[in-house]
Amino acid sequence: MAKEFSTREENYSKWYNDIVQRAGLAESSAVRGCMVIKPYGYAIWEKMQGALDKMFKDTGHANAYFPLFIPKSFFSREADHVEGFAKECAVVTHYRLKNDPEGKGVVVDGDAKLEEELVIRPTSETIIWDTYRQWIQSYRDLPILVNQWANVVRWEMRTRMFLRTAEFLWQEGHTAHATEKEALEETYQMLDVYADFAENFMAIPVLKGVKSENERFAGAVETFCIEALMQDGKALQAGTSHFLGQNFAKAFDVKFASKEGTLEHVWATSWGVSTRLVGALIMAHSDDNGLVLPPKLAPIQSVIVPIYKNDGQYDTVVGKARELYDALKAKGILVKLDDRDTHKPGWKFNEYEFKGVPVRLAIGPRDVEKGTVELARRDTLEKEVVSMDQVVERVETLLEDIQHNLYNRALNFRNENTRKADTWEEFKQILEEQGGFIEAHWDGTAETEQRIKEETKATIRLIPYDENKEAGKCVYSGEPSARRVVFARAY
RNA sequence: CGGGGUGUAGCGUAGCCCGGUUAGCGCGCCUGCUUUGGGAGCAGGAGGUCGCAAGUUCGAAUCUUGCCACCCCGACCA
Repeated sequence: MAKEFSTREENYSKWYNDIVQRAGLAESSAVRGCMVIKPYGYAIWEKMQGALDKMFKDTGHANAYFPLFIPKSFFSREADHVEGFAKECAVVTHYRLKNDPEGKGVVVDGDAKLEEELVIRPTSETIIWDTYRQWIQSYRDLPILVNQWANVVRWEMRTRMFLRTAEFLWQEGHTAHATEKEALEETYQMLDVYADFAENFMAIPVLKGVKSENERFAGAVETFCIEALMQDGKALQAGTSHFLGQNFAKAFDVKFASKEGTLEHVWATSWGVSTRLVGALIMAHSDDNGLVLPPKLAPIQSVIVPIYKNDGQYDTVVGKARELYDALKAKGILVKLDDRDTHKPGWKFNEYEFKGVPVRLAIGPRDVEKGTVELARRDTLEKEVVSMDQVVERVETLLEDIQHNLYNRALNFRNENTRKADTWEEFKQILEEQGGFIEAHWDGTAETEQRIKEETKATIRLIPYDENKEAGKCVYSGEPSARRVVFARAY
């Protein structure tokens, strides 16, 4: 029936939107540029939060919460920071409404104008560093390793579900250190945490590296990132970790007395990932039958669909299904038993396929008779019949298989779509015909990067820092280059 | 903010050029019966300020003007 959703081939962005809608992840809201994250989509985010939060705690961080509102003046403290965010800030100017004298609902009360306007945080560096000034006097107060889970607002011109919305949910870590070395180590460590999360939970291979100056976070000395490749050949920045140097400490006058008795500015980092990761998850693994979720992030890892013809069969089949449900649940597997009589089995099969549930178990009268269950895996759509006493074990290994298979599939895809370009013609041809990551030499200048961007829409995604250097000539200017960098068109 | 496009039931749409019965259809929804191993069938039923406002007209979904919203393409971005 109503099966008209797009394929990736036909219309990639429509396919993406269809999945977001049909899988019940999110929908657009009454507010321009903002989305409603629906329960199933939010459940995925909660799974992400759970895994990341544990990783943060395991590396010594603690959660805290800072205000949504930031005094406007804070933004002008750090010059690059203002410049980076000024164009996309929402500003609160009044604090009261009143009845419209002309009787047309409510209006802003002009008498209730704020003395100092408040910016709704696009990120929290400024308010946090204003606070850290109070917290830090001595080297004994360091390091401060704090994370916050929060919403932020960036007034974007064009928005896309999960990938770019005016308001989004994220996590921002803000740390303060006594030495440059320690701050740098923190920056690297958190990038590793993100890469680990992307690969082992999201099943998405990522490249790690440094951003070019153009792409650097406003106010950072150096921005590190992980980049993933989506199925349409476009890159997506999946996480960033910034080495802030002493920029914010200087802007907010945060100094500490060192062991040696000198007064020094504090070294800082910040790092974040957002609900954008949900978008990455969709675009990395899903297929033309709908969403495909890696088992470790699936809100429902397995679903049991009973099949029956009449009330008598319902009782036996669902009875068996309940036993199965209990057995799976006892093993810690997130299982759902869909015993609704309002939908037919075939309908449910399609529904859970569309929602990306990794493993489906179907049990009918024939199975009860023979002591079997039919298993179907979402990643390959393969089916198998397993005897009842082996089901739980089989589901466990299937979930692991699927997790690995998705990662390997994504890794193969990335390998097949990472190419070297040594001439400008080659570079443009790869972009036009194939997309993907392009490793090419770059002369290191912002001008060349800008020109390449203008001519091809491709940007430098990152400068790999763990790659063996290989000298060559810039693909655009022909000037000498010390190493290849990674280009791509990006989200 | 520039260029292009679209607004008709919960969703998708026909009708608009050329104004004239009760605004039609598919999906979904409700009721009943038959069904149930890959999106069931039949019968009956509910659901509409035709984006908003003003104008032209005996008469506007249809023509005119203004506004709003959304989508696509550009500049910006996690």
